[in-house]
Amino acid sequence: MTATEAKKTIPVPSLKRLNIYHSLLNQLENEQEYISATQIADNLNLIPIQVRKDIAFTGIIGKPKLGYNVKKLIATIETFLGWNNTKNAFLVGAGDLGKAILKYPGFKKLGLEIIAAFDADQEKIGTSIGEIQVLPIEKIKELAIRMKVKVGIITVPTETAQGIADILIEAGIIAIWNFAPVKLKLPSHLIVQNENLASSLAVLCKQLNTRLTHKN
Amino acid sequence: MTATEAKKTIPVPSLKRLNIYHSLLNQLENEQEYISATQIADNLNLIPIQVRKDIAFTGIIGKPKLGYNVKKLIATIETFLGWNNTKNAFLVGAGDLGKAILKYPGFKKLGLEIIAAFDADQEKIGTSIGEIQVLPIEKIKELAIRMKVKVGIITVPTETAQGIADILIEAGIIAIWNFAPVKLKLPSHLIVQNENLASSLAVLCKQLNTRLTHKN
DNA sequence: TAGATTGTTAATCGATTAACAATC
DNA sequence: TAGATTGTTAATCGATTAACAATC
Repeated sequence: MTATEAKKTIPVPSLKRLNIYHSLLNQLENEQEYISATQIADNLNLIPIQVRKDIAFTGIIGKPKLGYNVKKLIATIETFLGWNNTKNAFLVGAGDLGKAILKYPGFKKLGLEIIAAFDADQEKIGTSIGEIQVLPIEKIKELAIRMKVKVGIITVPTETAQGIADILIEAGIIAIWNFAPVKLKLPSHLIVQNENLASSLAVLCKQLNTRLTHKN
Repeated sequence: MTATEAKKTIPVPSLKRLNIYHSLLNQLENEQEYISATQIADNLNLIPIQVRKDIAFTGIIGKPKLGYNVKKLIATIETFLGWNNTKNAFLVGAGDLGKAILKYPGFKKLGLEIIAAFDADQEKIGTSIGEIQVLPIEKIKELAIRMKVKVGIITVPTETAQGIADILIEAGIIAIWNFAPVKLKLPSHLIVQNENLASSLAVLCKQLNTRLTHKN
């Protein structure tokens, strides 16, 4: 790569794999000092070359014959993915899915700290989930601006998702993690990650159906 | 495509989009008789040609100038994705995430009927979530075989996921929808769909970080 | 040193996008 | 008919995989 050439942006699949390598490395951290791309690949049913390519994006330099220093690789991935730089998030929709996300301990390590939850249901408002309070929707804007929150997680029913997205945008949020199975209409500068479980299930069902119907 | 040429299998992204088209069509079903690829694309921020290509995989024949008959397209997608052919499923892990999935009303329409839930926690065993009973893990094998269950949903903590997968395989399950952030070791004939929320979050965080750090 | 492993450039593969004839 | 839209073949783009020199 020359100085004039723009650094190629990492493909999304590579980002996802880097996260997977990270969890594997955490398990192995105390067992070995170095790890090779081949070892990582064997563990995850991937091919070494793909692992090497992915890791190359982080900029770490490996040692021929040895591989990568495990602790250093962990730290490099964390920096590369931006996990040091904690970002505050609001979660909207304190139903079962919202609760599951709030209680999941792993996200804090990934640089995301959910600092408040919101719901429209009067019965839920005022309760706590773990250490997080459930507040009324009306407070989103004021609090998001005051606390400089940049990430919103949408776990409300499909019908209300767009309305909530609009509120979050007004409140200055720039990234949305959306669990409602709708394509949100958002200004182009917004960052969105859609989690459409129905779509994933569709893939599973189709594959299963193909298996059951056709030869095999 | 000639008779000797194998029918190309549909790409996974196309499958996911077909599911998205399906939800859009459901909303429009009573408003219009025909819909064009252009209209679908406009609604979903896609391009018409991609919509046409995806729809072509289902085998439906559209009418030039008019587009596709909405009701017929809905039915065609459902048949193509195998939603008519209901498959029984077991869910293992009745925590918040498991509950969220059990209560989600949409999956039945997608050809998946969760008929029982299992958990290791004595306190949960015997309770009901919606209309579904929570049973002890030990019953999985016997019941799966008796009820010819083919799909297993794993919503247990990461550490126990592989063990549960092993039990499900022994019980004759052939498709696993896995929400634990681990790569399960499975025989090659198993169909798996991994739902790794941490990986998705990693993508979101990286994009946000890039936005915040660099120009823009 | 010999050999394993990295890093990088090139080839392949598959999905997306473009082009255009066929059709109502 | 004229024009919009489908269906299909070709071109492009980007991710994956292969090849191989550089390195410890």
